[in-house]
Amino acid sequence: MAYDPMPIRRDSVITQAAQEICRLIEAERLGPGDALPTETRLAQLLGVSRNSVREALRVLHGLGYVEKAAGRRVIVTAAAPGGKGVFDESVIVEAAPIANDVRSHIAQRCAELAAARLSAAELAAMEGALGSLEAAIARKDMAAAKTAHDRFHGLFLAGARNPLLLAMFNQAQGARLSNVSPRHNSFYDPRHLDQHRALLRALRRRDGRAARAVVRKHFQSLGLMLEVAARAGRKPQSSAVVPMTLRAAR
Amino acid sequence: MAYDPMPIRRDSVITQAAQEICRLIEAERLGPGDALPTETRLAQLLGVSRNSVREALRVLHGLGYVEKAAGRRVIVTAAAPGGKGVFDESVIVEAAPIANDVRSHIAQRCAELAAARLSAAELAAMEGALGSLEAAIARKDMAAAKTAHDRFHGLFLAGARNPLLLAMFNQAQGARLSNVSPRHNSFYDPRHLDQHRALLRALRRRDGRAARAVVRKHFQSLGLMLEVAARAGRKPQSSAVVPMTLRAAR
DNA sequence: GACTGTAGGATTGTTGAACAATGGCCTATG
DNA sequence: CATAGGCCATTGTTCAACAATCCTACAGTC
Repeated sequence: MAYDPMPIRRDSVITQAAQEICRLIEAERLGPGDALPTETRLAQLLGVSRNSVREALRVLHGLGYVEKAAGRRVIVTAAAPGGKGVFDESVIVEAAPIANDVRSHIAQRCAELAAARLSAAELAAMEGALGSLEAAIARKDMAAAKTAHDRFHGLFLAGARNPLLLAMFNQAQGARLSNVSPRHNSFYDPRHLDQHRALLRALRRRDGRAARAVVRKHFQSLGLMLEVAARAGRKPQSSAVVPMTLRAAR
Repeated sequence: MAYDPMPIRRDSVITQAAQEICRLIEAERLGPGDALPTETRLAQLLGVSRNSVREALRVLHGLGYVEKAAGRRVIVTAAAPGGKGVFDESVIVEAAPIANDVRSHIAQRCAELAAARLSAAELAAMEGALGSLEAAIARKDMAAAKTAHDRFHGLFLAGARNPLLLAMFNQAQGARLSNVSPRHNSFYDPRHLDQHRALLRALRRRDGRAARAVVRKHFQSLGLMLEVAARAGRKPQSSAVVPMTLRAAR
């Protein structure tokens, strides 16, 4: 069978509904304090089930666009995200350097906290993750490298024992509303690996200042790579998205 | 009827389920790459419907803790947020200064972008919001002041035309997973109001640098207030939460 | 007249079951 | 051995019903 020449990546109903509700907010000029249509009405408008509307609203709630309370209509808390599709490429490129700064800031604080709080077992686990990362790189197993890398980072951030910081970091990590997920795939950069090792050493010494410094440097070099990529005009992997259109009420 | 001496603030089923799943991740020592139990199984374990589990998973997805894909099990992406209940007070207090820095950073960038991109109509709307804010303060109408204040901030951030920055800002604004929502209620601080006016002036002049400077100062003073509050030991409003316990499989 | 409590409607919260869509694995087939 | 197809597990989506909650209006009481 011939390959589908245009493998349309259809966003899930919920994602589309969330974007559509954003557009509705903007189209109706709804601002902070204004109420959205009822869930039932939204379901009719978007032509999806009420459960899907609810999940979409939960996404928007997580993003901080709306406020929910039992028995009351859903309230808009922040201005609607602009007219150009909620999450298109230019938006991501523009936010990337800021996101990097934000991640750096949070990670630095996590470094201080983790230096004081990581248990011996967790440090050992990080050591192990670093080992598998090296091994994976040696045999050029990208998938394993990514897993090991994620595990190391996860242990590090979790070591701060602050889920709020973790959530903020994750949020800045990428737009999870949409299907595009820019991955820099920089696991095999040797400097990168050295920095990880330096971080682990500092954490073992319980030296928060040193750990913080390592993290700062790490994100500086990441930011540099980001700039280079942006200058080269290389865009993150794109996905063709089929827009959902508003349907008339039934 | 006598007042209920202990007005228990019961978190929604979904919120509890989300927390419970976090605890499960930690208890089972699940790390990046590991799969969660199936939705049906989770529903059995937590004693809630599968729809509720799905909404909970969507929250966790929004927070960046798990990854979802049709047909495949839900995958853990980040380490589980620590053992001390997912969102307790100390966590929030600890993250507050960082969150303030993060907000400041993002808002500064938004200031530059908004200075270039705000339309005359939007500037006029901001002017209007500022006017109603003053009026509300004058007649000490807290609710109206909050609405006007939110509207001003919303218009400002939306003026940057970058929903990603907006989402990151909102995320850092507070923990929306839990019911606690620290409000600083500093609308009526005169310095605060002056800063808002200065910001609007800078935006009108399309002076990105000046707008940025105003925003930086604004968040500096906010951070100071935060420190004072923390030193005074004043905690954000707390809510008694009834924990949900894991139930045996049926 | 001001306050209070109560009834009612509107809206969100939660559930259960059913079916569709997707992905992965295994097997038959060339 | 490669591969095409079929099965099964799992997530995606819908529907309909009922519970819980909030707001408002109205009546009653002091």
